[in-house]
Amino acid sequence: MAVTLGDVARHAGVSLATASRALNGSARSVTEELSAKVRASADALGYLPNAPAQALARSSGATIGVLLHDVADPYFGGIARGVGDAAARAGLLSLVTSTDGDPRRELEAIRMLHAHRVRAIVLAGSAYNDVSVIQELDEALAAYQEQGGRVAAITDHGPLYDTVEVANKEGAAALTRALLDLGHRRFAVITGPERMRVAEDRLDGVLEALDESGLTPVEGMLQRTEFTREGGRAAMARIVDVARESGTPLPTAVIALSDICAAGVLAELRARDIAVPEEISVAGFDDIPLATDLAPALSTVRLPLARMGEFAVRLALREGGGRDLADNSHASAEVVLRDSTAAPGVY
Amino acid sequence: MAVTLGDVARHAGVSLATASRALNGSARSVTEELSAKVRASADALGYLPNAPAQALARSSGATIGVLLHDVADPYFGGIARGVGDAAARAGLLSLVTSTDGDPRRELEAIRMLHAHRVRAIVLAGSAYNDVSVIQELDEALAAYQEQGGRVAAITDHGPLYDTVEVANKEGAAALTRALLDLGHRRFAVITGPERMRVAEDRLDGVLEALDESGLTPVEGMLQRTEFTREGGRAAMARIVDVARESGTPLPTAVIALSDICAAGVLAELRARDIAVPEEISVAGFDDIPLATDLAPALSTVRLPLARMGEFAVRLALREGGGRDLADNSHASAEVVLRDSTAAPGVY
DNA sequence: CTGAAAGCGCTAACAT
DNA sequence: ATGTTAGCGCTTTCAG
Repeated sequence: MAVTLGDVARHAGVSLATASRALNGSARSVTEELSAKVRASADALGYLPNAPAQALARSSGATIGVLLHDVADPYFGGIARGVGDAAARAGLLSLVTSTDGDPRRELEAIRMLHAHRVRAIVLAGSAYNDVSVIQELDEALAAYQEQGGRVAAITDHGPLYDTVEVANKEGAAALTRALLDLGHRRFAVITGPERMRVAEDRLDGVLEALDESGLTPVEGMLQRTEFTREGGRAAMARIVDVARESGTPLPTAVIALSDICAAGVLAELRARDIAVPEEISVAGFDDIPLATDLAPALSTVRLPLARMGEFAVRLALREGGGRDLADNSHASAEVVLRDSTAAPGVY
Repeated sequence: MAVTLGDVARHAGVSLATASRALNGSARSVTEELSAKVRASADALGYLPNAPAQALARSSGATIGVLLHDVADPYFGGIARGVGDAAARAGLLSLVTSTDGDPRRELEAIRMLHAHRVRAIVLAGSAYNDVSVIQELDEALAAYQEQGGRVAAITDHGPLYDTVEVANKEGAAALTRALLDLGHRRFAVITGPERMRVAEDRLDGVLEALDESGLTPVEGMLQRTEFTREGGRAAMARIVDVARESGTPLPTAVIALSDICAAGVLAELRARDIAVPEEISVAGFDDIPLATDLAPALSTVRLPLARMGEFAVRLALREGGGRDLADNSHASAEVVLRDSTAAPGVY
């Protein structure tokens, strides 16, 4: 049915091997003359290589896999875009799997990607802090690597993988200091679930910066939740409720360690008629595309999402595979102050 | 290196064929006893099927491809998520390609997906109105279909494909009528590029509804631009400038036929200190996740993005492949009025 | 530089 | 019900 390399070879009057070399072979060992003839036959017949067959023969596919929580989430969407672009540049297609951060599904996804013999796997989700979970994932990835697979991680997933180091902690600390400089002293912070390393890293940055100024978040002013809009909303509600019940004054600044969460925070504050930034300053993290369009424009920490994805692919595809730590890419995090933050009490 | 089916068969003391049937075969023709033995051996050895080999042997891969403009765009991200979920449910992985709406790249992507022998291709981007472009794409897809590939389109891409029909026109008309009902009479509309069918469909809906009320947009009050934030911003700027230069009053309602555009519109209006909805009402289209968090909360038309992606996969994977028109899915569009729209002149 | 032939790992007739 | 065996389309030694 389909046109095969054999058809092309016959049409061009050359052997299968020559046709293969002319079209897809890496080694330059075909006369330009024959090569041209083959190429001509190829598109005269509308030849399209059979990728699975190539993958089988070379025992390495022309795809790269991406593991992430949710493509529809702007953070991951940005990364997926970068991975896809870099993959395309390398002539590869990208296989993306949304796991909702469920380790079981991640494990399953890794196995599938492995089965598909993807050239590399990009770990875009957060690493976990739960040892038993890590172990299973590491084992699956180790099996994959043993068979020649490359894996690159975005944010630290341990020393076994090439990693695009993201300045999560530093960024969070810088953001916190910016708020401190504005004069804030009463903070609330909303972070992700304890099991997510990224969330903990960011939190560490905040706490460290706070500590430098001799501050510690009061009981109830540190909330953990999923990195979702709804999670952020609920966390903000809890913060207000806790403050009111205990008769404590509201914090003057709340740091949500994800822009999506921050969107929820803003929504909750609006619903409660608490003015931002007049009564409470709000900051997020990631600088997703619409951060600047929120009400008010969200102060946040900018991460080069697409670039991170591209870096990861570059790391994974790099020749040799020598994994010197020095080769790890580094993604910077830049504080972007917009309208959702202001000095406390100026109004 | 890798554990193969042969290894499993040997370990279990059965033939290759039996092992194959026990593990991946569809036909129930293996004793439960042997089958169990094979499965035991399989995971004792850590067997993972070689997907490319399976694809080659069955001449059909375990992947489905998605063609879209940009995964990082919330509209497409939502669709990609739906496609990925539905694919996963069918045991497939999804290959996503961002083409930025460039026909050349789409063509290239189709060829690659075809080469990878994906089980189905989901056309998530808009169809084009340019015949010469359509033809090339249709040819590439026809070649793919001839070799057993299935294709499903989201929004109308012609009668050659299964399609998830999206109520773009109807939704746009309904939205317009809602604005009309609010009392608006001076409209501006920002749509996408002429070459995109989706943009034209939505525009048709608006114009039709306007026409029902005896209205037609004045010169300059109909702007075409890319469906991007920046495009929306620039278009809004032009609208204001045109109005001022010609001494015409500003429109009281502007309809941006994409939420992303609408975000840009809101930004421009804010920059010019034009109050929304007091001076101008603004509405978008799609209801992307953050639409409700814009300033002010954006009135729009809700599309079930993820569902659309799922439908497309279901259509494409459906047995038989009989493409009665009656089988096409239909995605409804629901008007959602939020704070960015109000009756004109009430302030 | 080119061709012949042996697989890559699996499925699917075709026997038995 | 299970085993044998011939491919699937391509890459890649190995000869020539």
